Amino acid sequence: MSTPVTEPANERTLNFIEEIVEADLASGKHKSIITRFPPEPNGYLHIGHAKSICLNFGLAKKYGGKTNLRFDDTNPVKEDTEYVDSIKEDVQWLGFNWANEFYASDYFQQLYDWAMEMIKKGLAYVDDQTQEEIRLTRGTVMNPGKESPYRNRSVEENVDLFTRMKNGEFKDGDKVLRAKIDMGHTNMLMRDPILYRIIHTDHHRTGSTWCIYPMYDYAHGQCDSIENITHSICTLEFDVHRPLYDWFIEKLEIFPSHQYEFARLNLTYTVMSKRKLLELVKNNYVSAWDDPRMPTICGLRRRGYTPESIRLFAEKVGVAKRNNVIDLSLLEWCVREDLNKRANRYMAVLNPVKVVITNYPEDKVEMMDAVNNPEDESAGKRQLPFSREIYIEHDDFMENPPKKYFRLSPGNEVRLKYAYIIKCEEVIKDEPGNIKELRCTYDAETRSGGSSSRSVKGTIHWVSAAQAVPAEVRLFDRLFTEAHMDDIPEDKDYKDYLNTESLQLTKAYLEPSLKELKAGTNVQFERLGYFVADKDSKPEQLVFNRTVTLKDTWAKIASK
RNA sequence: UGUCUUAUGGUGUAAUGGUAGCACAACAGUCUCUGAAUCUGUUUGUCUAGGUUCGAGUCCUAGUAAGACAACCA
Repeated sequence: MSTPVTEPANERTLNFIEEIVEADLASGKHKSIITRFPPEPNGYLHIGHAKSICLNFGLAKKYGGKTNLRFDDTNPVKEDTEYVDSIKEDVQWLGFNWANEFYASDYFQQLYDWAMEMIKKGLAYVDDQTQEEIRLTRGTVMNPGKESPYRNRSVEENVDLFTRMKNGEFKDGDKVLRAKIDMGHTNMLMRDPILYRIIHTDHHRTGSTWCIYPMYDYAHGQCDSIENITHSICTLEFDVHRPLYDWFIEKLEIFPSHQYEFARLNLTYTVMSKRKLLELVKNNYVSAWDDPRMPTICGLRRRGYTPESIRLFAEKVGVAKRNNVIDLSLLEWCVREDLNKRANRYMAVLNPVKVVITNYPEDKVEMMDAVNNPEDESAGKRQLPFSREIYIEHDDFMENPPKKYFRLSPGNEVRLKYAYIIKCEEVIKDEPGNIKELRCTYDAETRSGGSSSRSVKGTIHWVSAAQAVPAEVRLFDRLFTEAHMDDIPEDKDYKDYLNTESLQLTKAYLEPSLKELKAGTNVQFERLGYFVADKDSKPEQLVFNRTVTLKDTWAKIASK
């Protein structure tokens, strides 16, 4: 269903992770590579995850390796099957196939056995302190922590206690298993990190089998190791976790997976925090996870973004370790770039003004040839009805035009795309002075495709009034009105900056051939932008979402 | 005030001791029956101060700035 994206012609430069991989392959450190995409199933994937997906899967694809999809489901309180399903759907939609579908919970028994091994090696202990006590005795980034009074329990006692933890003899919070490292370590994560906590909550996959659950740090590296992940790629904020990641692997003497960090994606006008996105959904600030304003993969999909455009975007933003904020215009460029080659052109009028062509016969209807896609000849042609009364875009007429206005104005001529050149002879207004109708004449010699050599500066789109199909469109804009979350003042609620108006439906008139368009089909409304037929669209009520506008240089000229 | 990470045009990203390049944005021009796209061109950059070197964006030292870390989240 998806054609290959416009891959960059020459790929001379490698990102730093590709360089590492090439070096590892060249030195024989690894014969082939295995990567993994490890989402926690506690929310929907967004454009930031797309970058990670493209990196992990793209890397394996490029170097002939494979990629696992692994759900990091170590916290039953936050996770749900709903999210598992959506994540799988989104990864596939983006165009990637995983070698294996794994779950951290698949490894609970192995992780437990390893924990026992750690205890027996004297590297882990059961701590009875309360959460509060543990927090207080951890110290601060500036000051070392204090050792737990339970730190030096005997191996036998620890084995007994941990076994009983597993058997459900204790309540949530009564005890935890901790690694015995160094309470004075400059890295807070090395100050006897918690390995297991007691949670008497059913897990979406393991049910009530377990009441102790491993923490991220104890689980992640080992899961990578079990799967022989050669390059474990995560975002920058995990770099302080790497010493711990390595510590477990070293102490357990298991496959040495290695973690590499890259900068996560930030986009202007966009919120990328899963927590905040969840809040937007739960509080109904947006209609759902796939609200077309959402930066989620499913939101972008409903908005008409293509997998190719998102992959192209991931390619363009690059991979580095520097914190970044990408301009939304780059994403929009990627969408236009892709859609420009594949979306058929149609005519639609969003804000109509009626035009009566006074010298055109009353009952005549001509069928005009229209090219579906000038970028793609195989897209073919269609026929458009033309008649005496048409609608044109309100913006395409100005009573008192500025100097460089090329479109319709009194006494001026303009080309109706695929039809005739018309001249505005008269403006008819209602009582308050609003333009009601334009009376024009047409030049019968100038029919599109004919022999006339006359040319005018402006070309506008139109639909025949009698045959026009009414529809509704959503003219989405960006999710936030400010350039970035960071630009929203501290004392303001970010929800006040949400674009809510753009969700509203606007009436439109479409050319008749759009009547049967299937939901999810990308089209370009001539001169208006790229649109997509929404999933709610029905033959009796057509609904379109605007994917992205065409670059509107006229608006810039006009605003000068 | 600790540890770690980072610092190249407006925004991203290359240059691995040897001509600072590419993309987006911006601007100008060219085409065009889409003021789009295409095509051409222009503007704008190595955080600071020292040092090593024939030569430093790159290596060293110091400073500055930004980010991360003190959940029984991931």
